[in-house]
Amino acid sequence: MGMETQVLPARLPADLSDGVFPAGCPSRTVLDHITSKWGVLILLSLSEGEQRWSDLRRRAEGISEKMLAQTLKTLERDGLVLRKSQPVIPPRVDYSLTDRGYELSALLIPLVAWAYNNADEILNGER
Amino acid sequence: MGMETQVLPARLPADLSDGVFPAGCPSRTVLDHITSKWGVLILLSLSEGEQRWSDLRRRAEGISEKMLAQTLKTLERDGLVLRKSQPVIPPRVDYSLTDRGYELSALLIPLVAWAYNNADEILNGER
DNA sequence: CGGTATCCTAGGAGATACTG
DNA sequence: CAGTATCTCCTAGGATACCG
Repeated sequence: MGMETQVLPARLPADLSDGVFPAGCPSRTVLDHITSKWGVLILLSLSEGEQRWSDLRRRAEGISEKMLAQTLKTLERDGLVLRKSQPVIPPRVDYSLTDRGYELSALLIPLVAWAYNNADEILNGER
Repeated sequence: MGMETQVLPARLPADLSDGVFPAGCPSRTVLDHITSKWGVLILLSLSEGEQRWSDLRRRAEGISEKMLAQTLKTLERDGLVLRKSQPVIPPRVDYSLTDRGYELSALLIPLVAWAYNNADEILNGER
């Protein structure tokens, strides 16, 4: 895990290839979670390793406490993020990716890298 | 293009690896476009080939006309979708992906496939 | 430090009606 | 067929204050 590369499918699953996917499809919900504005940034940030609340707040620049809490809860419920709380004073809580979270982040990284590399051309209309 | 697979980076660009990315970063805007609820579905649908307005309306089940128009305009402005309008009656307009759009859809497909394959486990909390 | 609770509002998004 | 135009509703999300 880490430096190696991945081989990925270039087509959709067969059952999706005709109608994209239906309105009530559970994958829509999941897709909404993992492509949410802050969800992507949190997952990406955690792909670099375990981090604390305040780390995440700083790294996902611009996020509010409310959105950080909400996003982390959703990702935790989805089994993508692991929360480890230590009963010390001052409190210490560490967040990290689960195995499933790592799997996902590996798919997100190329996407974010692409957005990063193409952002200027896209927004400035360069060819 | 089509059936072959892709090799993708497993890490972020070096300049992103410390702080995710800054609040005003253009890539945030691009990321918002391409990970938008309907944007993903439209790009995915068009990855199957050229389609008309009414095709897209049907395939991205649940989308309103307003959102379809808005999403298509954004994607067109971003140089991801090509709009070909024929001055006939009744009007005929075909939408397709640009090269850049195809590039992007190739990154989106694994993500959507993953969401599809993991949706039930994620939402029902199965291990 | 690591969060809740509360209030508030811009704009995301649906429904309906109309048009070249 | 392929869209606009309006109206309205609603919630994602920011600001602020407070708590164990």
